[in-house]
Parts: sequence; structure tokens; C-alpha cells
Amino acid sequence: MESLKVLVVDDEPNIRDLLSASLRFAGHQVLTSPNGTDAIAKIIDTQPDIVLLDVMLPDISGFGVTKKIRSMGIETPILFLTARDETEDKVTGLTVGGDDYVTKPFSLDEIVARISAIMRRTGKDSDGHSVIRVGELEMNEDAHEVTVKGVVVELSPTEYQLLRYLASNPNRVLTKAQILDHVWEYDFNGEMGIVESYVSYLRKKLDPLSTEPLIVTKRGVGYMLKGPKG
Amino acid sequence: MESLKVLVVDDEPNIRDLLSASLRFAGHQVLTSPNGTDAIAKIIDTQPDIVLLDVMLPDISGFGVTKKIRSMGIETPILFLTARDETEDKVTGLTVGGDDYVTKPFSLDEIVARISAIMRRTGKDSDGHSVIRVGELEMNEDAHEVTVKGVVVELSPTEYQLLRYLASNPNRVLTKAQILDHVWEYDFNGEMGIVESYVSYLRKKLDPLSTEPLIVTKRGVGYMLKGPKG
DNA sequence: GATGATTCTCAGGAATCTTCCAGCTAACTA
DNA sequence: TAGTTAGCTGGAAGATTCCTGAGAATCATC
Repeated sequence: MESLKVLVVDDEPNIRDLLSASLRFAGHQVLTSPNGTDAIAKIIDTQPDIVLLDVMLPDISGFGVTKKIRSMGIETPILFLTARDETEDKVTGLTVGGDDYVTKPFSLDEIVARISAIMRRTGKDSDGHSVIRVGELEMNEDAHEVTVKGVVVELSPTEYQLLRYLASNPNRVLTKAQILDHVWEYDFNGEMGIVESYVSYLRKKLDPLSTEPLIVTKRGVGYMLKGPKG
Repeated sequence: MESLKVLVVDDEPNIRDLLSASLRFAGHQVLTSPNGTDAIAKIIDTQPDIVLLDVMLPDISGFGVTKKIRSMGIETPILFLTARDETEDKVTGLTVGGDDYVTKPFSLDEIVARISAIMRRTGKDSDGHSVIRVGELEMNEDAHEVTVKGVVVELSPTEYQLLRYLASNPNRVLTKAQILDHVWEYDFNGEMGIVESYVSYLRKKLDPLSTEPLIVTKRGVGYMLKGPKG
């Protein structure tokens, strides 16, 4: 995906920093805003490609911001950030058009994936490929379907996210800390042993189908998904 | 369906936004108007392919708008938006030619389907495919008839709409939130459990006739209608 | 008004997923 | 080689998600 101009709207500085750092690293240009009023001004002023918009803001709610800018004819797609408990009743109307939402606490990989999905659907992404391919491995993002040599592999949600993160960075060692930070929710306070567990799960499901081990361990460093020629 | 020029006429900004976002996302060009006078001007001026026209408007009623433009020889098809309690006799009398009407609150999928139907009837749609086919499943939009392997299946209205939404997006996971937003009326504020119930109903009716399960559950993500070859 | 279809909610139970732990194996080092 | 450390994996508790039957409420039809 090419570089996007992203506006992050959230009143918690921690969340803003977290998202900013992550999105900048993903190659995007990031603007931030702490409240609804400022967000509306920035949207009009800078015309971002996508807005990450917290629903609970100190002044105007995320819905209010949406109404305001939509009434001005601005069609920028929005990715709503909502708490899990306000999801149930207020979710109606959120996924209209190209919009989408994620619940807090989210994982960074989830955010990046959703942005890609929205850009793909709204057709603003030039290289809109919804399939990640690394050697014999194939991940269809639309169908959430994983195949090795054409054989379908059933994965749990966390297994899927872990594999997606690895497959997005083939032939590159990722530390357990990095993996934890990207794949698990930002308020997860467990140990890194869980990464080992999930790598084990993935291997058990993937390796029987592939000609050579896909995930290699770099002892003392981390894990790496092996791609072709590399 | 190819891109259409749609004029949305409603005094409630929320409804206009909802329809705008949804129709734009469906690939149409959308114009909006908050009242009858402005609507007449825009119809004459821009010559839309279809008009979504609220019956209750602050100045001139939807009927008034219709009479006015028809008297000027403009034959643009109209999809009326009416409240449920407004007498249906009044409406049916006016849905001459290619016109039609839906009652508020409507579901977005309903609107898109009606537009397709009108365009098909008025012959302005070139690739007017009124049959959705996904593997063994066939949905005839004109006859509202569903068959699996040629065997007719009786579905309730909601079951039909859910299946149509799924069948319109084969091999693509749809979240319960997306399904709620598209299939259920926009003011529905129930839980997502109802989607589970209706998926269950559909499976009970469809699966006995098909060779393999049509609707697959992607745990933690949503549902997907499985089509031929990934 | 009665009957039946349809919509929606709810709750129990089944299936799956997440997480942690502990014992084990493999790899490195002194 | 023996000791130490990092990584692997089976098991199990607990949580989550999904399925489905039952029933209340509503709507349509006769």
C-alpha cells in the first residue's frame, strides 16, 4: 500500500502516540487530534485519506464529527475506535459505506489490516491486493482463508493475526517483543511465552503441508517466516 | 449495475448521509436535496437517473414534486420513501410506470435492491442481471425465488434479504455488524444475536439441499457464503 | 377474531479459543 | 562433557463465541 495521510483522533495521548508510531512506521503520514472540534477543523483543512476516530471524545462524539463532515460533503472513510461495551447498542450504522470499526483494546496489526481493507474497498488503493503470498503460503484477506500449497488450513483468530504479521515481514526476524506489541492487544500484560505457544500451534498446522519449515527460530533473537530464495 | 446519478431528497440529514454513503460506496454518483423546491430545481438541472424522494417534506410534498416534474415531461423513475403509517393507497396510486416505494425505516440493502429492480424494469440498466448465482444457489430477484440445485426454498422476507446480502458478497467474510447495518432497518437497536438466529434458520433450510454447507462461520470474524473455487 | 407465519429475545449447552504452567528437548558455553 | 539457557509442546482451567430450541410479541390472512 502506498503512503496515506492518516488523521488519528483520540483524547488519550497514549493511544495517539501508539497509533502514530505504528502508522508512521508503516510508511504513512500521520496527523493527530485530541478532540472533536479540532478534528473537524483538521479534516477540512488537511483532507486526510482516512480518519481513525474515537467514539468517546470530550467535546463532540465521534458520531457528531461524522455527521458534521458528511453534511459538508466530505466522504473520507472512517475507522471508528469504540469501547467493547458501547459496541452492542451503538454499532448500528457504523459500517455503512466504506467505514468500519474496531473495539478497544485493539492490536496494532488489526488497525493496519483494517486500514488496508477500507482502502481496498473504497478503491483508493492502487495495488489493492487482498492476498498475501509468501512461497507456498497464501493468505486471502477477504475470505480470511489460509492455504499452503493450495490446501486450506483452519486457524483461530490469534493464529491468523500472528501469521499475517509474520507473512507481512517475510525473511525478516521479528522479536517476541515486537510480535507481542503488534499482534496482541495493547493492554495485554502476559508473558512472551504465549508467543512460543502460538508459534508452536502454527507450526503444527502449517508444517505438515509444506515442503520445508515455514517459521524458523533465530535463537536468542526471534522468529522469521521464510520466503522463497532467501 | 453501472454507475447511476442518484438524487436523494429528504429533510433529515441523517437519512441523507446514510443513503449517500451507502450509494456512493455502491459506486453511484449521489446528489442530495433537503426540500421539494430545491429537488425540482436539481432534477431539471442535473437530470438524475433515479430520485429517492421522501413523501414528507417541509415545503412541497413528494407527490407535489412528482406532479410538477411529470407535468414538465420528465420521466425519471422515482423511489418514494414513506412512513409506515402513511396510507399505502395514496402511495400505490402514484407508483405508476417504473416508480416504487419503500417504508421508513428501511434497510440499506432494500434500497439498493429496489434501485436495481427499477433500473431493470425501465430498461436503463445494460447488464440487468436479475439472477444471483453462487454455486448451487440461485436467487431470482424478479420472482423472489430461491433455489438450491433447482429445488425451490421458501424463505421469509428477512431470511431472503440476509441471503441476498451474503450472496452478493461471495467468498468474503462479513461481520455481524456489517450484516446488521445492511440487512436490518437502520433504527434497529437489538443485539447481534439475531444474525446468529437467522443464519441458523437459513442453514436449516439450505443445507439439507446442498452438497456442502453454504454459509461458513469464521469464528471471531463473521460469516461467509462459500462460492465455487476460492 | 382466530390461526399461522414471522420477528426477536433469551438462555443453556456445545465447541472453540486463550492463557498459563510445567516438564521436556535442543542449543550454546565454559 | 556437563551445566545452563532458550525454546518446544502437552495438558488443563477458564473465558469466549456460537448454535439452537423455546417462547413472547407482532403481523398477516382469512
